[in-house]
Amino acid sequence: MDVSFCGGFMRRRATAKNVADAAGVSKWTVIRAFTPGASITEESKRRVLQAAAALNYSPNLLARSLATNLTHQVAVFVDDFANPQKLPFLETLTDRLQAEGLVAMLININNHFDHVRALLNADQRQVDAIIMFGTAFRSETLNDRRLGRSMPPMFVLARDSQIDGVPAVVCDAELALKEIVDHLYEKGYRRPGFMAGAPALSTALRRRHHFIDFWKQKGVDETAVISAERYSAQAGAESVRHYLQNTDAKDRVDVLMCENDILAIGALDEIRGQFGLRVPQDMAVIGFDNYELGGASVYGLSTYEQPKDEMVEVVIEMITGRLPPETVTLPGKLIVRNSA
Amino acid sequence: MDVSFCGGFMRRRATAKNVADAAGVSKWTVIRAFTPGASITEESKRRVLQAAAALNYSPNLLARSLATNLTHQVAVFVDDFANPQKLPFLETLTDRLQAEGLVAMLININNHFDHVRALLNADQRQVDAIIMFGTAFRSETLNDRRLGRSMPPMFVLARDSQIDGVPAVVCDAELALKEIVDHLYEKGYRRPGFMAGAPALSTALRRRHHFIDFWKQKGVDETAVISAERYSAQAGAESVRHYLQNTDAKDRVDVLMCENDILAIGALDEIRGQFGLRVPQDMAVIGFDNYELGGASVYGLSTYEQPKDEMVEVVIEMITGRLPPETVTLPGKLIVRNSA
DNA sequence: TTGTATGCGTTATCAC
DNA sequence: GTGATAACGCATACAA
Repeated sequence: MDVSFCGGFMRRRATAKNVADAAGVSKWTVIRAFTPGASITEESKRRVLQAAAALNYSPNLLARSLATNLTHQVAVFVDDFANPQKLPFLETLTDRLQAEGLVAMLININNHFDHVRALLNADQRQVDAIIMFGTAFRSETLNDRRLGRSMPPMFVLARDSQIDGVPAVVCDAELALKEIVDHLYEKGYRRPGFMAGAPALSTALRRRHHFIDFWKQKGVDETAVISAERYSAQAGAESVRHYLQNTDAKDRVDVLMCENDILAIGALDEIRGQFGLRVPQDMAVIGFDNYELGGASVYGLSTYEQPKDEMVEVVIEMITGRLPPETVTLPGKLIVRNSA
Repeated sequence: MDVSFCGGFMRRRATAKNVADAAGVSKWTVIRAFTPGASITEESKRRVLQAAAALNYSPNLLARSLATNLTHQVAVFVDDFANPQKLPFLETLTDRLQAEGLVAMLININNHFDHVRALLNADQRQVDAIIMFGTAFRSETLNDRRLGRSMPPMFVLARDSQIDGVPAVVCDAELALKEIVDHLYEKGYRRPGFMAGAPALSTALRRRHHFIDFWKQKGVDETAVISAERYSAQAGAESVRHYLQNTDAKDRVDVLMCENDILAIGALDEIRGQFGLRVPQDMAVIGFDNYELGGASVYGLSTYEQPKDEMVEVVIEMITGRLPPETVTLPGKLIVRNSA
């Protein structure tokens, strides 16, 4: 046996061959002892397991992957770490993946590591699937000549997919915005505003579109659109500050819908703290995501909650093949507090 | 060549053998074309690369790992997804890992998947290293009989390591608490309180210990300790509510140090919003972590910033072997705003 | 510089 | 039920 010592401990892991020698059987019998449902006598299995325990043997998953063409690894692409809402999603996602014997390779999509490089890398590492978690990517990306024709199955989570054959699992934006606008209308607001983050994102555009559209259906034709630089509290604050400084009080919106809670919290903070306005009396605010802090009493932020657990569940079911890979839209829940 | 069709596209990836056949060389020449610094003629390399591009060939990293005993995968253990501070750390960590050609396997440590299972799994997957990111684990864990004697190198990030041979990279707690106490003393506070989260964690204990200790050095012998159930704004709020309800105004602390910003934000919210007290006049508050929202104007939370980038850098250097695997303690930075 | 043989630790398939 | 042979795709060592 090839043994090198390092710090007094064996460095190499024991292999099936080692266990076989120790148990006095062939290595295939060892494999069988570790294969559920394989045909092997109780006696053999017992001896193998005992020898395995003594040698601290466990199958090398790398070698197994090479032989089976299955790595049980799923790449998870993330490109926006500013939104704290990513964290509970990641928690649920990793937990559910692990329950299925899968593991998440967390891949940071940024300027140094774009979608094409990430796809190439994930493909080279033979992942079983790729989850684009909240990251938008364009169809051109898939047509990049560096990419092979046989990418692993891809899924978009918490964002729309414009790509044919790449299913998405999303919160129903139309239903969400309908519920939000219905609620705001009922509360008596008539001069709506919308704070948008990244303008290029389909999900963002969709929310904005539905927001404006449902107000039109109520006979309110004009919706102010305010844009923020990024998805952060700072950006939300700056954005609303600019708006308030440049808009006469009589012309201002009476309710501001922010694309997510982080923007909303920044905006709320600025509206009350810096401009001394009352929320919701002078200007109401509503967000999206139900980020924990929004529920804190200083904020009391009204918002809309995405069905996180169900969304993750559906992606898992698709990855494991228990559900067909088709776009699924799930209903969320309006959370009414006192900001709107 | 073994080709199966699926949706009109080839399903199997091209192998070195395929490229070799196409280029009219042996597969070892193909390998050489993809091995930096290998001895190969320009002409051969050109032909191989051309054939490889035509076939969309790229080396199978799985097979490479099996042969080299290096997966370029690093397991990252996380057990607390409630602290949003994890996100910027994960962002930096994944970015730096990727820059080194490594990738992070994000592993969720929870009731269903404890440290032993996670270690076993990471080992079976042949990861090159394991980073315990903010997760405490006891030395008994390493002695679990299910674990082999040849675990991958382990590192603890952003938390103390009590384990011999497992280096930690941490923010200098002693220096941090000294700076904090010095600042608070200078501001005139004399009745300190400390809000603690999980009581079992060494990092937590250390912060508390130093806080109490430095006050003693200033001649302030009594530090009230308030404990929160979890690390969340809710828990921080509940904890301080309980304290305020059960403590006469004259007996209350004049400054409350919270173990992290999330607790501090919850506490701040409760102190001002529900009890109508002024911060910092009636009660000052200081946190730890410099979470973005703490800097928002409603909070103006004074806090202490961990040297995130440097900490991650040091872990990376240790993993890549450029730095010896020894515990490193780095200085952070006091951020003074107006809450204390 | 290039080709050959062998090994990495499994799994799949076939004889016994 | 068990052992043997081939294969997974690449890397290393050696020979030509």
